[in-house]
Amino acid sequence: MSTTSETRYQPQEVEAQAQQYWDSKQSFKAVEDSSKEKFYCLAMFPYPSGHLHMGHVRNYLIGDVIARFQRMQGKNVLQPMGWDAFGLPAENAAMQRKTAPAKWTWSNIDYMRSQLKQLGYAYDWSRELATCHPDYYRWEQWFFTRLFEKGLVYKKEAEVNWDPVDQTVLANEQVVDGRGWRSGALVERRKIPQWFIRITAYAQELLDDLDKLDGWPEEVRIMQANWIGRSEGIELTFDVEGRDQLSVYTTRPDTLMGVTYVAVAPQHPLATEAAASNPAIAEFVEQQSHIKVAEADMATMEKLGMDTGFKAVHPITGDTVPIYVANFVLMAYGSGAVMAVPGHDQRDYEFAKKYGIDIRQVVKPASDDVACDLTEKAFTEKGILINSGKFDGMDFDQAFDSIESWLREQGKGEKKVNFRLRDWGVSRQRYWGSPIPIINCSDCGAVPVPEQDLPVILPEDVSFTDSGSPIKKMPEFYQTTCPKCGADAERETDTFDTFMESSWYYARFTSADLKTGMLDQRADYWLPVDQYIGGIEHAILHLLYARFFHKLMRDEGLIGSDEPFKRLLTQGMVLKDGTKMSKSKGNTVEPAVLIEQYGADTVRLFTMFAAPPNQSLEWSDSGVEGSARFLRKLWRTMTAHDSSGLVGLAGQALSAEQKQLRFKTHNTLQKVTDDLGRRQTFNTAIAAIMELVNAINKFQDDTPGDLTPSQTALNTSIVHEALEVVLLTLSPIVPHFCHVLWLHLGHKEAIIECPWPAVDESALVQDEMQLVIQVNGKLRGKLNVARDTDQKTLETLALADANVQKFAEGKTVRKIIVVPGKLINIVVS
RNA sequence: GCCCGGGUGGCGAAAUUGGUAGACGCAAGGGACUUAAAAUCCCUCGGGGGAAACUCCGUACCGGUUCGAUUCCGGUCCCGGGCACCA
Repeated sequence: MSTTSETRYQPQEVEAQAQQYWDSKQSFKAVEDSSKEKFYCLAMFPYPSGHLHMGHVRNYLIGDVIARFQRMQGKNVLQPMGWDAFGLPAENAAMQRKTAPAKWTWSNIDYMRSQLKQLGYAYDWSRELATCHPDYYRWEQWFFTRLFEKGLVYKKEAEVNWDPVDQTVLANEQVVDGRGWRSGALVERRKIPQWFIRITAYAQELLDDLDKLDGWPEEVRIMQANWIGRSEGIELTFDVEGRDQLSVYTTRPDTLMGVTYVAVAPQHPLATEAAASNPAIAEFVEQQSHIKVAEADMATMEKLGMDTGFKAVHPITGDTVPIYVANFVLMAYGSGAVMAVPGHDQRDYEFAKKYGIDIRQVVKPASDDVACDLTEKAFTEKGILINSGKFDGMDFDQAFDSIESWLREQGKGEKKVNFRLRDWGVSRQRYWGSPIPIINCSDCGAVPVPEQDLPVILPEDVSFTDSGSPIKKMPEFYQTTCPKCGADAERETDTFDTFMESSWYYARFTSADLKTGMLDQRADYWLPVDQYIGGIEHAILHLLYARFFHKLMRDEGLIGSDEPFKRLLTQGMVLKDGTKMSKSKGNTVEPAVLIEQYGADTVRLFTMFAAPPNQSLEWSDSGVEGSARFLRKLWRTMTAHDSSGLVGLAGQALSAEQKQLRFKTHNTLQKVTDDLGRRQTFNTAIAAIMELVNAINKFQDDTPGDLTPSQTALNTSIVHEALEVVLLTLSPIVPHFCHVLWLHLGHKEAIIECPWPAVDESALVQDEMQLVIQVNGKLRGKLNVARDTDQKTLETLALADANVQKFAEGKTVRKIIVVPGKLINIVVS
């Protein structure tokens, strides 16, 4: 089949045709097949907030291009989609619109699903899941009860932001400048009992296994390692006159002799006791309770403290030092108390200056050229001990060991590995989440809901107001009996942190229809995910929780692998006019409007072309126009091409121009293969294909009109080869466009079934090469020479260059550096 | 405050392992076609000097290493992400 008549590019028709074909063939349904290499490609599932935004479009495009590329590499590809459907926005929408969170969520899902379908993503929709469905969260509840039995979960008091007017717990996001975002009331920290999962029991493994993740960006691994924050130090005790001992942890025991005070958190028992008898301290502690529960707020506020009047006894000297209550000490971290060494810690230094506390130098620089002036600032580097009695003269390592063994012999301390990582608090005092499957019995305590009683279904027909979770006011929900003793008991009315759902959805996609368990053997066929894609904002929390959950599932015998995500691509934000697209800034772009105007393929092309995937993308309306122009132009070239009477290219004697086009074709193919596979720089792949299209058009424009039929057939065949490479390499990016044009080029088989083309190495052989000539590293000339020219000849030719002689005149040639295939640098002086 | 990124023409970007800075695209200017518009095609396009050949400067800023630095090292400034209850 062939044609010589051009047709106009009509994206709506083209996209309908391609999508109908894929639907009718169920092209993207993934079936486990042990004879094929699998590829599991996953982009972070969306929160169904209402409609897709460009960040979603970009995220899923990156995944789709990778999935389609891997399919062409012969892999058995799974690419699923689902909904991270529990969360705070549904509750806010429920209040604003007076609809139940469930109803709002499900209608958002319906709309967003239709948007995804318009964009032509190659999803296996048969595996779709939504985390708010009982079929999903029942297994999360079941898993939590398994962890309960293993002692990996526990309940303890932890602080939340409390809005005293609305009588609700607020998320950090809902606290603005220390006040509730609706009520405007000053928030209070309040302690309530909450469930925790022991992620700290896996801290070392989570840290160690980062080394295995060589498919992850280095910065994400570094961020996770710093977050886990392993340190080696000493835990030691200070006696307190007439009170319990204080335990503190330090990574700098070498500075122990420089301790001039001890500081405790405002929530520490000693602070509470001091406040009871001292109104000024009571007021200070009260003030500190209005700071929201966020580290950033703690760390940026002014460092304040007060002397409690209690004295701590230095474990070595026996001297007493004051105990301060200080707002920079975190109760949740370690013991809620720290030893302070103003001479060698900058924060302690500033605090000591402010409150007139002694500053004592006990470490001096190891060499004279390091500055150390304690009247200016603390000396925080490691050095040599002074003013430290028998430890004088020791370096850090010697002092660490000597002080550790001294303390250990006295029973006052020992070496300890510490992690910054804290256990994962999973209780939320909210409605729109999975109920925590625990029953509280006055006799038996916390009892997990037995498996046969799961799931604990969240009532969906509720009226939602701003005064807290409706299920906390529904006796029909929380009144029950104890599974152990049968007495009247109450369910937990807290729900899970939504990070719970997003920590294992990737695994559930492999067994999405399973009614009898969380996962089955299909999990080990597909897992781990080969390529995971999502925003860099998830670099720590989501990705760390998912890694942790994977190890928990492994230890439950559900899966065999250690890590969930083999390769990770962190996507940049979509910006317009230099800032993040958002409704409040009014700079959003509606995917639906764009698709209607240009078609999905133009949106796909521009989005992938405008920036590399890990960088932020600046949206540009005229850039979209340019992508549409490229597709129109290419459509014309393709439809004008006559693919009848093609001849084989093997063994043909080709002209220089013909060789050049074949070189460009196969050179482009080689580059695009590398860009899409190894480098994942889709923007440069598209640029290279554009160059090839330009070369094809130029080749055709330059072809003389008076050719013999056999010359014409040869030219047409070379162009045809190039056009096929263009369509095949472009097909993961603009799949509808390529689907229709591929048939137009005379193929019976759909392009979606075609393998990735192979590079013809013989087309890449060139006889000549261009070298750059430099004098002292500056470009002074160029040289066209045969590929096999030897170094001596190259040097001679370079020195003979007129411009080189001009710059070398009156100077001596010191050295000639030849970089094979690249340049010749002549060093003169 | 702490941890992690980023900064290159008018704009989005490219330069893959230290080797030709600005590929590809957008915008702009000039021209062709057209009664006109749209569409399309051709040319120019970092700054200074020069008729041109060519040359000097230029990758946030300051300094260093190197024959050679957008790339490596030290410091500074600005922008972005995260900081455990936004997802």
